[in-house]
Amino acid sequence: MARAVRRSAGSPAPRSEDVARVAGVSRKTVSRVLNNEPYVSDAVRQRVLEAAEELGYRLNNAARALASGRTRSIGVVALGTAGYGTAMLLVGIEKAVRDAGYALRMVSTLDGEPDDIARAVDSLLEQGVDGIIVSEPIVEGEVPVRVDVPVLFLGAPPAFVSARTLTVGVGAYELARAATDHLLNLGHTTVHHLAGPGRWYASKDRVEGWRAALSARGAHEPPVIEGDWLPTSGYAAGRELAADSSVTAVFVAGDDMAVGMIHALREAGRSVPEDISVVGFDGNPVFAYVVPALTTVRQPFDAAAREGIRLLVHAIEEPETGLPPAGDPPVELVVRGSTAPPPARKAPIRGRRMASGSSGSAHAPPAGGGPPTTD
Amino acid sequence: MARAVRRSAGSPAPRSEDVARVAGVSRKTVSRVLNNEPYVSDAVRQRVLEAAEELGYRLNNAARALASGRTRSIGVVALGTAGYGTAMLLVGIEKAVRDAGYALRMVSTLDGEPDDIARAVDSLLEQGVDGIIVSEPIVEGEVPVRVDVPVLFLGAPPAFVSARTLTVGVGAYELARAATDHLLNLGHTTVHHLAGPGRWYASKDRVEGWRAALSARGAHEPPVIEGDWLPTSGYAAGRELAADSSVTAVFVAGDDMAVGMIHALREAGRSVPEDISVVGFDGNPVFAYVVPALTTVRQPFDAAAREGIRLLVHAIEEPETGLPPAGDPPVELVVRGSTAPPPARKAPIRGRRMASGSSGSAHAPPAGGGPPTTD
DNA sequence: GTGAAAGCGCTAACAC
DNA sequence: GTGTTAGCGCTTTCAC
Repeated sequence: MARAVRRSAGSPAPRSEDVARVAGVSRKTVSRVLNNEPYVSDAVRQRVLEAAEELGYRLNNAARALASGRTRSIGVVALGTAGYGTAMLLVGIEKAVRDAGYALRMVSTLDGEPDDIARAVDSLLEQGVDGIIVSEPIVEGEVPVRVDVPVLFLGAPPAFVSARTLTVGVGAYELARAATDHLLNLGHTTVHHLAGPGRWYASKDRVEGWRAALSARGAHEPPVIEGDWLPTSGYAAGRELAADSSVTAVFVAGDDMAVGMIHALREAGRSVPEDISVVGFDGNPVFAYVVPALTTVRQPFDAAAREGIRLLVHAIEEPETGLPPAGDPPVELVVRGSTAPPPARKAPIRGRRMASGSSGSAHAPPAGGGPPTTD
Repeated sequence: MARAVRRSAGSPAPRSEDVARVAGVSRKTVSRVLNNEPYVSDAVRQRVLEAAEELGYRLNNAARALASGRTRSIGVVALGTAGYGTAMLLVGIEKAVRDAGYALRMVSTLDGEPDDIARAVDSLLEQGVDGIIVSEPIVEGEVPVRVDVPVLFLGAPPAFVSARTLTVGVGAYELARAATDHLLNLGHTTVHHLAGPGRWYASKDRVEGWRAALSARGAHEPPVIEGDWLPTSGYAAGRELAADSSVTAVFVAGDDMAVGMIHALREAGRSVPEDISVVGFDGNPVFAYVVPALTTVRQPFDAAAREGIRLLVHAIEEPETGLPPAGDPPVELVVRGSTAPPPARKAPIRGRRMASGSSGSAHAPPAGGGPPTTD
């Protein structure tokens, strides 16, 4: 398909009327065929398709949208921070949107303040979209905008005054909990936490998962340290933590920060994982190749995107129906070399245990020796 | 702005006619004001703006596009590979597009085969775009599609039968050359190269830059090894190279692969940078925190995106005018710990030298000791 | 400076 | 199964 390079550059683009004339049918019949509507005989359908191909006809979406009131496109408000996670999510969203038969319009916003999000949503609405997906917003406070289309919040509670908002989690709470449990299961008496910026929902979920794991064991809860997702802030936090000899385990809210932290820890003479264990968050495969290979939890980007779009499309196409139930994505803990039992006492006999529902890949302890666990 | 949350959810969206009535003018005048056209008195302009605000009026872009023939949006064909580089470029493109007053439509394609690109371009054209930007396509062969709008190829030669194609490089050739020169300047007699997949233009440019640096010195050119951008392929190539005792320097076409390679090298008992130096490509800041910190070249993502969009928008808005000249983005070499003089003989006295036009940050040799060079 | 009329290319509702 | 008639909400052209 798309091989018909017929008409010369100068002539105006063919319209459905031209196709109708060539096929010897009415405009409406062309429309029926192009929209896969029933009640068209196969013979006519065939003729129309051939005529369209021959003319190099391409549907005019602006006209279609104007006439039908539907744009067949979905808008995404993405955060400008170009991390591994954000990128993976965006790609997942694009694919899910395309598979659902919609086009993607994208607006990114650096800051994610309510006003920024409002501006982004507004511009999407003006372009024309049938639904909006707001990806991991940093919100506090209500977003001041009027919306008539369904809006999906991915990884955050809704922040709109709208009858048609949806939410899909990205499993951050469960993942944070699994990461912390992993450390506790190794025998650490408590786990420190380097979080993302406090105003991000993505941070909050992880803090809560960590906190829940701690309190379920009655473990002492150390103060949260706050980073900014960048490796530099992990490095800074690592210097701080290295000075506290009671620290034996840290759950870090992002792989990049975790790598920065490990660097600072080792530089300060604390070895990882022998003295201090570190677990990251994201699942970037490259960190299987650093020393020590990073133990982390893998975010289910694709699953979250697919589920979110499924809900959103449902809300667009069948607003009346109740939403079908959603299955939770699996929690995946990837155990590599940056975690071990604490130095003082041995790990409990039962050894390593995966978090509930996990399918993590176990891996013989620390650095060097054999191809790393990459998957 | 966007604070006007007036009309109740049920009522139909206001049209320009409603605004005209409230402001006491004609529809055309409303259109003039909204499009910033001249010949409207300030008083009237003000009245119209107020009426629009009061009604919570939002322009209908489909209608505008249908009437004017322009959509005010630009489509991007992105590669589905969610690497650091791709993500950075995409974010840069989005911002540049928005700053130019256009909206972004995105289609990603996993494979980048000519047919995939054709399909992607076709779907963009159907949605309606005033211009298209194809980001680092993997092309060989001509893309079979008819296009009427300007198309910009970012980081690749044009692959279209179209009168209006543009190209903007991403500086890969120069960067590859600078990376290789850095190694040669350190005293290595030759430099091996781990490339990306042979069919990608992004790979070819880098191979050529490396080759040029080598031949400018009359250095022997070892066979190119081919990876797939993923760290695993760097690891595999590293195992191969480790077996060859003559290898002292490698230029790797991506940071992730470089990290994989270093891991394999060290695992095989070859130390980096003492035995073998490795330079990456991309400039992901997190690799300042691995051991050894990765020497790399930084891609000018934002500059390339801005320049590309500038050209594209110019081609859209003033098709007749000759294109304004483009300034080349600076070549940035980031010297960190993974490169050093070769083991056998000492480096030339003049020491390290930056590549032409570079602004790389020098950094005292290998691992551990002081915060890494991150910028 | 401002307005009236026409029409962009498609789909909706209904007739046949 | 298929065709006819009306718009969708804006910009254009040209008159005033």
